[in-house]
Amino acid sequence: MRHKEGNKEKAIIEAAIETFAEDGFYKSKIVDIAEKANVAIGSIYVYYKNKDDILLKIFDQIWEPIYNDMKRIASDKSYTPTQKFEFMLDSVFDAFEKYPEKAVVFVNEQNRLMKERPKSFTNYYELFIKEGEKIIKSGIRSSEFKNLNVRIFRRFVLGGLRELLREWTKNPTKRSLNQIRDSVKYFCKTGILDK
Amino acid sequence: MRHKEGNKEKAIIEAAIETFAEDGFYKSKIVDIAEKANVAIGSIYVYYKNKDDILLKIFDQIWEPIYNDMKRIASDKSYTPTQKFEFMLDSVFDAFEKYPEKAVVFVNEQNRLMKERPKSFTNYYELFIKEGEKIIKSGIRSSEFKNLNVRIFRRFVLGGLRELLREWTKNPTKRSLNQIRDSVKYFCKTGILDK
DNA sequence: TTTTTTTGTGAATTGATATTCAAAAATAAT
DNA sequence: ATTATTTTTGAATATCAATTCACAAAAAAA
Repeated sequence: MRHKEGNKEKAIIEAAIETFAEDGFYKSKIVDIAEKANVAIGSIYVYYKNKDDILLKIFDQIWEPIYNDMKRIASDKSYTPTQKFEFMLDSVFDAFEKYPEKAVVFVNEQNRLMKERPKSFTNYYELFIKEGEKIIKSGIRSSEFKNLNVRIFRRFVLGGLRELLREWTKNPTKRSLNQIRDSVKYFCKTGILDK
Repeated sequence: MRHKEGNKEKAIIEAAIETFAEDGFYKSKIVDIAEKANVAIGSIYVYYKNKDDILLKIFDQIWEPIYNDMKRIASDKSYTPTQKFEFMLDSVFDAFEKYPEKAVVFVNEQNRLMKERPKSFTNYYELFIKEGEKIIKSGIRSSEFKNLNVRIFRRFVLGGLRELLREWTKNPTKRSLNQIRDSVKYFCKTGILDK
């Protein structure tokens, strides 16, 4: 039986991440992805059903590790809800810091894709959200947090995060991301009013 | 000289708002917009340069009235910074409450468009942002607000707002929007911690 | 070595849809 | 009524790019 020469599957998805980040999904051409990955156009269709399928696999790659982090954090009894909340933010920031192109794809493509293909979109994202909400609820139960509307709060925070990541990807340095991270934590915890 | 029969220009942009909201910009077909507006395909190209041009004009329509509101609010000396901040949020919420399809176009298309066509994107948005930042800065100067990073704060808040509007557009009732509005104001002012 | 199976290729096909433009229709001017 | 001007039309054109597939090359099996 013939062995695969090199790892074309990986080369393709990495080329796709770069290309989607650069040009956006709709303007990205399969030809360009093939060139960047050093494979023939046809090879792409050996490893992926179609262009959409590549994007869906990218989102699996984005959210699976973050969800795994979350599970670990959420189940650790030695953390307070506030600490868990901060670690949750850290796990998102850390993931995107390592691979800014994934952050670009996330901020630009996730919403459209979730709307267009709700069935096929990665489950790991939904699971991540669930764990996040659990953390907030436990903080409310223990009176560490205010009794705010959890769904509204988590959407607001994730939306804000996404927007900041979007800005960050234009100049993705470690320093600027840390500044964003600290500001978000501080603001979420204490709000805007000075008292 | 022949007079225009009816207002095709307006019919076209309104049909386009509906269509873009429903299908997203890339999947929207000029043919469908023409049908919805009850005009021939060719007429669209009489009033607009191309498909992109329609979208750009929609964003003018979205941000001009909001910016005008903002100017009025920002220059009114009888409001405190906190009041101005709340009125600023109200002006965004009110605008989209009146025309939810515009909210859909805003949440789905603005970022991509600003990235792809930064030169042609409506100036009113940038002006709106500037007025908003001025309000925050004046609150910091008067020690009513904490000394937070203004750019990070305004991105976070606008990102959060957009995400909540996105959710709201799935079921755009007055009641649910008011709930979001109150939650956002409360959260922005005082944060998550219960003390 | 020969055969079989798996993997890789890219020119050709297919489908889609934005845009054009020559002609027609509607109105105004003479 | 005739001509001139403006507005409208939609079939035809042009462009673009995703996907296919018949074939080739490489490796494994016989």
